[in-house]
Amino acid sequence: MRKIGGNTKQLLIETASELIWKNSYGSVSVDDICKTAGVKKGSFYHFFPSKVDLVISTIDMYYQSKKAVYDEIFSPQIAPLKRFEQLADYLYESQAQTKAKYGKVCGCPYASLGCEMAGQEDDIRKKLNEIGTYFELYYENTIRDLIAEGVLSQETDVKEKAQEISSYFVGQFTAARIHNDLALLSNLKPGLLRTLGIREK
Amino acid sequence: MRKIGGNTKQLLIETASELIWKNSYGSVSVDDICKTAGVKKGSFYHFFPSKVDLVISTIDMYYQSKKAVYDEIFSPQIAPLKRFEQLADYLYESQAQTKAKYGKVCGCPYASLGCEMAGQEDDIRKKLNEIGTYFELYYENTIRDLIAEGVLSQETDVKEKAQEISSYFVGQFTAARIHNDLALLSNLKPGLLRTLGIREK
DNA sequence: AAAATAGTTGACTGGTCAGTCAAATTTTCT
DNA sequence: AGAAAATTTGACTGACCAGTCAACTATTTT
Repeated sequence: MRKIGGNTKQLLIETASELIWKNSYGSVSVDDICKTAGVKKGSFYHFFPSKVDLVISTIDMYYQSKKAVYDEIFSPQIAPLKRFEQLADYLYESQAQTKAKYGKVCGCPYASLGCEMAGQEDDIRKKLNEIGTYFELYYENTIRDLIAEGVLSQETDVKEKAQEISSYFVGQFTAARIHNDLALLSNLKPGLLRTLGIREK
Repeated sequence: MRKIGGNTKQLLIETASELIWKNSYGSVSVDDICKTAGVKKGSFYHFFPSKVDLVISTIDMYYQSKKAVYDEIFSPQIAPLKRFEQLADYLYESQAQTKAKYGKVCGCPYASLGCEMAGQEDDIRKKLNEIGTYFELYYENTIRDLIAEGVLSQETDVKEKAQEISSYFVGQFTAARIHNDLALLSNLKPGLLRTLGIREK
């Protein structure tokens, strides 16, 4: 049974990402990951010094894939408000696809993992914090454009507002995961505008 | 070594509640709970058929204790907007005390547990959903009063708005847990008013 | 006081956990 | 081709996991 290229490491990252997102860090063992990926445990520990290291790699990989999407959604070519609307659409669509694929609403992997591990593994917590701030940069950038356009007040605290948007998504995604109900995400767009502080029509 | 009354069951519930809230379901073993409570494992299984059952009991107990607080905060004697303001103050204070006690921001135990277990233990997920709707009844009731007062529009979707408030708290608390930063909760009041759809002064 | 019930104890099970290791195999470099 | 490096394998470890059990003790009921 041959592997194409050196894809074992990548395969382990993807398998772990999927299993842990659907279930949880604590409920997925290294053996589970290896068995699902069709990789022997010795190989696992050839590539990763520990389970925690593997998880940190999955966080990085997930970030890289989302970064590409965000770069497109938040292109300066697009009107700032439109960027947020695109984001809301994308996030809903993304959850719908995940539900179709895995059979349940999985929510935000960062929030789920962060919530579970915040009290135990500070390295994971810090990593997630770091990546959280990277996403908030898109929001900050766009909020500044909205201020320049006069849509938002000059006094807006940009960083704080960006954090609020981030928290807004976390809350919606977490609720959707716990309720296992996609319908909870159907009003993401007006909710986002309200969080931004923009009057609904 | 005598125990006052039949408090072993209660002691196990309280110990589990604390350990799991600080850490996570997956990282706390039945042995951990027993050792911390100073109770033998045989006694544990005399009172609870399984670890999952114990956790469901902790959810119930936590709910009962919060229900008493909510009944007071949401007394119909108090002006509806004031009720929400009291709630925001209480929630912040509550997190501050927990941080002082446990050394870290612990967030919402329902959200953390729900997020972790949603993909694995449907009984826990359902229980948390059920209790979530009980809390939302307070919000619905108050939103109706706000509509009657003319503060909110007649067209407000009461149930939906109550869910949004619930999600708002979940988002804020989850972010605060992951960042381990109480400061993220310092603007709960204006955020809550904005979520309600009430103009900030 | 005897019987029934409730609570406690500690030793036990079989399975699973994260992680190790030395030997074998494959790939890459020279 | 041959040496060196990277990868794969499977058997192994010892700790820990949730849960069991029969014997023991304390409390309540009759």
